[in-house]
Amino acid sequence: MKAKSIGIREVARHAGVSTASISRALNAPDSVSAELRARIDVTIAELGYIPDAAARALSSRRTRTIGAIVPTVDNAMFARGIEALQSYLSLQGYLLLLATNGYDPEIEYRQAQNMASRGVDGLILRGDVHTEPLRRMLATQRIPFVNVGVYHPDKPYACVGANNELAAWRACSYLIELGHREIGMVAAVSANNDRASARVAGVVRALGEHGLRLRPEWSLEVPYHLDDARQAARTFLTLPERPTAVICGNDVIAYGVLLEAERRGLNVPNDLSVMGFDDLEWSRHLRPSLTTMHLPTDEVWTRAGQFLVRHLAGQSTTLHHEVDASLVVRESTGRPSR
Amino acid sequence: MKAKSIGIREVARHAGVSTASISRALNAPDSVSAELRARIDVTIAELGYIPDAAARALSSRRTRTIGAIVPTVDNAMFARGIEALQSYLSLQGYLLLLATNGYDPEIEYRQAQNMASRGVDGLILRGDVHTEPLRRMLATQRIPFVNVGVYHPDKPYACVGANNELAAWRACSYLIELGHREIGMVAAVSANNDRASARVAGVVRALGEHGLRLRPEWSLEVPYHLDDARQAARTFLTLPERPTAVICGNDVIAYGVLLEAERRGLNVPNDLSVMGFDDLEWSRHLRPSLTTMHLPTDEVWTRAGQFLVRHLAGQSTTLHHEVDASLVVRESTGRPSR
DNA sequence: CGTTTGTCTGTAATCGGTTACAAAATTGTG
DNA sequence: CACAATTTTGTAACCGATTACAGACAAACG
Repeated sequence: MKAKSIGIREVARHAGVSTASISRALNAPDSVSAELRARIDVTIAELGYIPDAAARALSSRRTRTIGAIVPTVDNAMFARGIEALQSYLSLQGYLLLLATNGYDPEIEYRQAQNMASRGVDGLILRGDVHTEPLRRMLATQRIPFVNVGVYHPDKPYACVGANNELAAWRACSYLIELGHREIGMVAAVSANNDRASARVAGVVRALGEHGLRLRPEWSLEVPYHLDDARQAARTFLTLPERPTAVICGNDVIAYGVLLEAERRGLNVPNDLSVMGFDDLEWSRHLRPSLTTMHLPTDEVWTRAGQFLVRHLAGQSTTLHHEVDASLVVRESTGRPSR
Repeated sequence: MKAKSIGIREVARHAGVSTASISRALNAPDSVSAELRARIDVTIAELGYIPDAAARALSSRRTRTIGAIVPTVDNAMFARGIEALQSYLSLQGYLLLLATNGYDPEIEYRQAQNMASRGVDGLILRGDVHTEPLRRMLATQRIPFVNVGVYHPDKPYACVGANNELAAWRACSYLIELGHREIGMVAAVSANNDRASARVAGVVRALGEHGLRLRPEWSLEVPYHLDDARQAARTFLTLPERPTAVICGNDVIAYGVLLEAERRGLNVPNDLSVMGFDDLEWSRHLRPSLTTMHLPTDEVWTRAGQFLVRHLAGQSTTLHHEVDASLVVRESTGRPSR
């Protein structure tokens, strides 16, 4: 208990300089003479001095910490994104404070409060900010933030992501071009998930432009799990009337549909075209390989980090960054046989 | 710039009490009269006061933050683990500081320093601590830590995980029981990865106990990616002499082997038995479904968090916690046809 | 009623850095 | 060489909480 870990004052005493010099040698090495800097470095190494970030944060009002609140990490897209973000931040000398909200805006708010309390320099949020209190808090605390995975150039806050509505529109348009008229959709759960609902909206719009509509019985929502997706696909594929193509809210769902289709002896794409979303690593390895919309996840999250880092460094940035979702045509889609 | 965000003194003034009372109302509500507490709560809500964690950390020497350093998040096992850990910590009022090291012990050390500087109350590390400086630093800074994913009851520091050597031994023994004599292994990259190397060791031991050995040409190492796994499987399966069974370092590799085997027209399990490791979500959905060693990832990581939380609360804990890896027999393994 | 005991509240030192400002050392100039 | 300009270093106030200690007050006791 009496260990009395060494602080900047001890280092200063040992090196025979002032605390200010130590601080400067650490934070702005150029502002200190080479000789002094060398002496200080040696002393620091000798004593194994590690500066206290809390004290530093308290007086400098900066933590070099970025917070991220995502729905879950147990989702290949978010896992990749977090990985990319973390690597980038680490390179820039920032540390990542991670929290999840399980798609619950209330929890998101609490997590954000917690992060604000921790003095994060910036915050990364999935999708659009939901609760009004969160928005207010962010404003009064003056915490810069980015919404990831959405693109709303008209909104006054930063975002980086693809236009999911447009991407889904493109995906659906492609199916229509192929000749499909009977198109179903197995979406991800859209409650509190703008990405999921935007994809549905895009599909509905594309259908509408061709005088088609999304039949209620061909429109489902399922959680991000293979089991659920298969379950849904099962009920879906046993309907008296089946669509000739189905758009899935993500690749996991698409895989579920693929598995069930095969199980019922349906040939994909001859009997049923299946379209995914996200282009996960294994999607091109499936048989049939999955036609899907590719999203540059790494880029999105790195950009988000970059925006904050640059913003914090006082550099100029663009508030809205759009990334392209690209259609990757593989084996799981084709012309309808009927 | 002149915003002057409100601190505990403003709250105290508004509520007409002292700062000490505010602090107490926040940290030990019972030590303050109900009437006072109510008044303070109202004032806090009115002003939207958020305590400054840095100041709090500085004076109390605690941050209620736990750090975790893992090789990568972009790996289903770690993603799950981090998810479980984060949920648990959040429930306990802790926040998770996350960093990755890309399997590099040097980076791990730097990340740990960074976390120590941030004053994490505890640290979670993947596998055994590698560099000596890290060990020393942890000791001098008195930072409690847990090694996750390994089980070494003889070591003086905390760990929670499965005995990977034993698990691999069991997996290999099962194949031998089935009648296999020619067994190959496609392991994960074992450099700086005790889990990967322990699995190889277990296989070698099981083989040795039956007078068998791991032929060098049947022993490969590949990164955690489907492409690499397939590439390795390709060279592996085109050898003049093929093993009758192959143990894979993880399910991703096993999937790669499965895909390549099918591509070459090999029937699994008749021509080749394939055994995975980890039991990922989709492993039971593959065709043939994958025989694998199931690891209770959620439990491992939650336990690790629990250990730290309890330890920090001064409660008693067990230093070493072993979880069981269980063999899940599915369709990808069978008796050798030869 | 005066003490004692116990509960609740307030004062102010403290945690370990940063940084404004002052002082000292160095360099440059006429 | 004296003096100004510039660079380097030092002093000490400050960031916003916590908490040891003391003081105020009420209830209980002899």
